[in-house]
Amino acid sequence: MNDAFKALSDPSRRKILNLLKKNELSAGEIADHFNMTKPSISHHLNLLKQANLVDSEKKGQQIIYSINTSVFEDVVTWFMDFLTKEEKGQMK
Amino acid sequence: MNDAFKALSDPSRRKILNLLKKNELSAGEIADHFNMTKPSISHHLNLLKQANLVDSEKKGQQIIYSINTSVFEDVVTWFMDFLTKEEKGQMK
DNA sequence: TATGTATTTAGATATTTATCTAAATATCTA
DNA sequence: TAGATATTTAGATAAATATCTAAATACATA
Repeated sequence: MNDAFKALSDPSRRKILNLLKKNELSAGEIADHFNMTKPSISHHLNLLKQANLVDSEKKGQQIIYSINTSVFEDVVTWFMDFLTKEEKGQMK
Repeated sequence: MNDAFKALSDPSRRKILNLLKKNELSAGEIADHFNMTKPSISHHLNLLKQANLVDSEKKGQQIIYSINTSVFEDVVTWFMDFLTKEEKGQMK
């Protein structure tokens, strides 16, 4: 999950995830939303993939990226723990 | 919320949050759980505070740190959006 | 097969970040 | 008030990261 937290720390990568929330997109379509070279976007996509936050599938000469929810579930669980257990801890 | 995501990207800082989940602790007590100098811990605590992930209160010569849940709620909301809206997006 | 399009890989560079040591500040207490 | 304890601030350094340009790879099609 460390890779996921690291991947999530960059605003551009969170923007990519937000784009993919609506539709799956090719690498090029994603790049069109940024003021950044394609190699830079490719690098970000790679980190998101390493972190299992996105999946990719080759389709002809394009690579289609989509959200992978599995790690999101883990991360939400990690956070929920803070919202539910805090009170409990205080009554030691 | 960007500061929060950045703060959460470091394993030591996440460990600090986990420690505070159980009890509030002084800076020194937190440092005792790490193989790291106190100034380094102080730096991490500062980033957590900037991100509103922890609160601090001076108590004599100690500074007591505790979880601040407000931003956690925002972050969980951000994540939940991925888990609930993904299907919807596909039926464009 | 030659050319164009989509994407990634490689290598360089500038910025950010984590960490350290030394010094400063604040508070307590003898 | 002098000394001890808790914590932070300042400044330095090494490692990590984001970004770029140039080149490589993969696929489609004329």
